[in-house]
Amino acid sequence: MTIKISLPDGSIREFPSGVKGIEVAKSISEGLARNALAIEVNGTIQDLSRSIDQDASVKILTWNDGGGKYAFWHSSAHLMAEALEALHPGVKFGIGPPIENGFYYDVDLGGKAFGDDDLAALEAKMKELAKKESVFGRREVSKAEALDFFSRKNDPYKLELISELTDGTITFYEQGNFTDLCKGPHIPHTGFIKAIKLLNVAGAYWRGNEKNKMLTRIYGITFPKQKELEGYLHLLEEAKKRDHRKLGKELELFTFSEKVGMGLPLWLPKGTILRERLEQFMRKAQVKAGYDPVVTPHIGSKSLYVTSGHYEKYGKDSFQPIRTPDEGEEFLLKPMNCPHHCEIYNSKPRSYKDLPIRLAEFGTVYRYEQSGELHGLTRVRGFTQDDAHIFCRPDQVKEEFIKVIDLVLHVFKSLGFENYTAQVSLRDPANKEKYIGDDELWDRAEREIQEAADERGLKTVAVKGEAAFYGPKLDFMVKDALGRSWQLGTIQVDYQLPQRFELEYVGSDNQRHRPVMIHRAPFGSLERFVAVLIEHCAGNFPLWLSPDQIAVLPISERFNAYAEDVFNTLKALDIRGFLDDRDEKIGRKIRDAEVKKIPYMLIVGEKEAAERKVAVRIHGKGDAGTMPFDQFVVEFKSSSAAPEN
RNA sequence: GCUGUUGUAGCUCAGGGGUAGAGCACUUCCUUGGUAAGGAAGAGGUCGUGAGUUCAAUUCUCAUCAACAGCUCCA
Repeated sequence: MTIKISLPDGSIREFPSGVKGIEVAKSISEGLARNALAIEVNGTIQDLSRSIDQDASVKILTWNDGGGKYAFWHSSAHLMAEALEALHPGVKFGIGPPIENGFYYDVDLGGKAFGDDDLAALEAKMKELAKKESVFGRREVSKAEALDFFSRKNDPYKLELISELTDGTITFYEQGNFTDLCKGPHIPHTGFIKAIKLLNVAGAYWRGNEKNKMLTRIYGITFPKQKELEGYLHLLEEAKKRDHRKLGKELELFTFSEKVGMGLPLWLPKGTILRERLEQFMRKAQVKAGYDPVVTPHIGSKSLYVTSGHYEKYGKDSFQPIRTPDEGEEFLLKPMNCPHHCEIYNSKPRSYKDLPIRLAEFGTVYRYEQSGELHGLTRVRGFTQDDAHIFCRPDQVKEEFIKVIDLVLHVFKSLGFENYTAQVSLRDPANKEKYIGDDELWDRAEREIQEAADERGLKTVAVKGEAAFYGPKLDFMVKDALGRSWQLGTIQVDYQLPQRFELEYVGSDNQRHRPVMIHRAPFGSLERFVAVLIEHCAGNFPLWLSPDQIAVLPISERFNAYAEDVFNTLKALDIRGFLDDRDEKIGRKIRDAEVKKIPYMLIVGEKEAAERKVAVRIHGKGDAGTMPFDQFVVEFKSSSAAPEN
């Protein structure tokens, strides 16, 4: 009996039924078979050693396919486990999956610490075992057999996993002396793994639950060639150079002080310029979009948050209330601006004709983030949201939501953010007690968000369990230099707070109605946005944002007077920069300005002073020639304007 | 918050039971130089903080604080 196998190029080949993946690969080419790691059969990735007994469309997976990499790293995790068991007999295994860059394995070392020396020894053992070219063998086992195997091995984690599996679907994989519960797929043998680097050790809760025991997680990455590993490590080094914490220090944008407190950023003068430019850009965009700026205090009565529900939800693990000395009244540092804005809405009766009302505020909020979560400017305890709350009629929700999407996209586009993910953050249906409000309104809000996103042709990813406790969100996620994902912009539909704050408007029917709230922050927080912006442009800010736009560099002290004249003219035109009149050679001044990533350098000497010219040098590009100073000013002014709103 | 690692000059880092070192930055002097580091001299640290062991601690031990990596969390 023969079966028809169709290949990615559209061709169809016939094979005897039961043909193995590797044989299909060989029939295409020897080279492909040599590099083949796994095979995709009708969309399912499986081992090359498995037989195919029906017509199928297949794709041979190599290192160049995501699926091939995953099988490779998955097998690498098994190799690491084998090495670990050889070095540390009795170790218990949790899970060991492939991840975006490499793999990890969670293990229980019985309380033994695992340090750098252990890591190096493990890596060496892996290299040794890889050379044995141990074949990854797949075996179907009964549940009883699986339970028996791991109870004899005394591995409670595997037993827990097996107990949740259905009999008849359980498989073991074996290579060398190591056997693991695993559904595969795996690469043919360990010999493919030529380059190995174990990266770090960290704690990780069993099954991601902080009530469970913490296991030791060992991260590693492997490659088929040593050169690829070197390339990857080089890439990591380069990414570290873009880290906003490093650049923030080098470019003197912000700092932290132990005395002030952890997670409380101090914005230095240059960082403040950057931040204020962004604020100004947003203010203009918002005025144009019909927002009314408001200002509210940094603290609010505890009862405000009891009403909003935030106190019940977050009160325990927040900064504790401030008490007034005489009356003993309790106030909280505001963790968000919405309750204040609700009370602004409530300050007078509203008519349906007034809606939507859009209240915007750069509101600084304080949240007691867990100490281990603090991270540069991306996760801090005091930060400023470019917050606004839109109060609208139910029939206006979608239109308003779409307008906000447009605003967010405009902001992202103006700043060159193209690699974002639009995430529809829904509630977790399995944990409804985490949320307030009834199902009907939740369903409605979730539907409205998805529809608005679809209407704007936004590609979205829906993620359950990511909603706020009062409503679903549309979040704009952006990755940092090291590949970690952060939420920037967010738009949320909320039916709950208007109820809790008893917000009302009088409709055309002369009846009282409840408005809907849309929470939104295009930047999210200025702090996090600046952090991601720094990493995005590696500190080479667009001209309109750059804290220093121009450095004026006289060739020698003899031309300081002319340089000062040039500098003062720029200053009078609101162009930011500095005059470097130090007693240094021009090469040195240029180098220092380049290191500081100053976009433009104006070099002035005898020739320039005589003709009122400037020699222009552009950061990262070099000498751009000499031109009349007045001409430079005109051209600079037009290229340094903030994006149109 | 949890697990692990780290903490030495403004920055980047070396060192090590007998009260500390480099490069850059900084100060002064010399130099007046045309597109990425001119030369010389000088100043600067109770080695994160607190306890313990020791004749002696920056070095060893413990605690604490902070940073880093990951986990958990993120209104």
